[in-house]
Amino acid sequence: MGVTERRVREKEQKRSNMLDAAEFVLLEKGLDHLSMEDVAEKAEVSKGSLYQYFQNKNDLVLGICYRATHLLNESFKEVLESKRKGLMLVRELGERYLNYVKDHPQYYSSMKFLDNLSSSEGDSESDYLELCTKNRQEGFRLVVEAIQRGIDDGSVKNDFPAEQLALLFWSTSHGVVTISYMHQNHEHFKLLEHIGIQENELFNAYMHILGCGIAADS
Amino acid sequence: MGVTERRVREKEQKRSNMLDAAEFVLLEKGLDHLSMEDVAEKAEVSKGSLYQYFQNKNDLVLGICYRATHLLNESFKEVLESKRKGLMLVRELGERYLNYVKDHPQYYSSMKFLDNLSSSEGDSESDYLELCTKNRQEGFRLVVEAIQRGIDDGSVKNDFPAEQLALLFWSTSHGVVTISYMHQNHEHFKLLEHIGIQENELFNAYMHILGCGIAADS
DNA sequence: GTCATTTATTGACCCATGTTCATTTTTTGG
DNA sequence: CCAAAAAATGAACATGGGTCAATAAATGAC
Repeated sequence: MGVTERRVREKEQKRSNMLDAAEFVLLEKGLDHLSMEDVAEKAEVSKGSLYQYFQNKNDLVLGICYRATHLLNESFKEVLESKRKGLMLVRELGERYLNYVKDHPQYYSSMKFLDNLSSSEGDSESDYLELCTKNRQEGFRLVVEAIQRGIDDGSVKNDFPAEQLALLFWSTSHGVVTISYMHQNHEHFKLLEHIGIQENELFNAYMHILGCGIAADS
Repeated sequence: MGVTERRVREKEQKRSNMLDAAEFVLLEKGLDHLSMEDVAEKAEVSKGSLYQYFQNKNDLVLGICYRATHLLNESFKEVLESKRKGLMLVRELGERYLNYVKDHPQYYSSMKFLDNLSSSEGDSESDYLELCTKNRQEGFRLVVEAIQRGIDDGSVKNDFPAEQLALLFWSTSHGVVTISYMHQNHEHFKLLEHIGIQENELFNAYMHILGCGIAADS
């Protein structure tokens, strides 16, 4: 009989509801002030119930991070469906990343949380950890693919392996996006105003500089 | 009489001892597991005494961050004493930043802490906050100076204002350094191994790409 | 040297929050 | 309808940041 299947479905539904609640609280209060009690209240369940669906608070946040990385990857995959030049795809990936952070700051903060999970393994037991890592790798792979296509179609220079260029793009865009995030979400971050530069100008300058660096000599 | 002066000196000495202890614990246990009790024990004072010298835990960490930013700035200033071409200075700044993170991971983590201090102002009352921000601005100013000298001596192209290029260098190097930090401090970060690239290769590739982007056409 | 006053130190205590678990409630299959 | 299994609950516990009344130490006037 299909009871088991239904129970599994219901369980996933409840887990999803809890993640919705957690996302809401994360967006409202930020990562430092996200409490299990608040999440439980928002999800209209008891605090104890959360622990039937998530191993601990880390696991809950990584549950959000799993959604976060998945969504970003989906966005990246859309880009790769295009037939444009690889260099254009790379630019588009960067643009997507930037918009993603703007549209889903709570997702981005969950990804920062993942990044900050250091070697403390014993206490951050989480099933989602592996899934998040997998998604990250997949995301990186998509960047590699874009660059490889650029190398293949001649729009990206070929004096570095695609993976190295991808890593460079990955890390530098991470830096730029971090600045953008701080600009939007940190009250006291006034660097952009101080310089008198708009976010999109920053991004355009970044892509221009990077473009000069990785574009094939035409 | 000099009693007051001596007391001020002693007070600073004790504060410094506490910061030493905090640095030690930070290095040993990481930011998430840094507890006031551990710091107190290491400093051989009571927990209550810490609160006579620091307003709260944030303040203590920002105390470390103040040292951290100051040290980095001193390193940067050394670079700017050189008479080499601006573009070389920029590269040297990046190299210093990278080595700094390798040599002082606890300082870098305190700087990450500063970066993650969001809009929660009410609870993160800290005298050190302003000092850290000042140091940050000073550090950025030093980057601007290096780039400006590059523009002036013709080694850096002049189609962007020095501040914009500095911001780009600042943010992208931040990203690269973050990767390097994770590589060294996060057990499960295997990206570099996965790609088969050494840290210094990553940095060299970064400077090469960035160099291509910001160097003046020769 | 004594002592009142100021200053510094202490650790017991409070409280917020993550986590657990015995109990209760609900669901299931017969 | 009932016994067994599963799920939900919230009281209770553990940890760690922060407080404060009590204590100790230092100071300077006499």
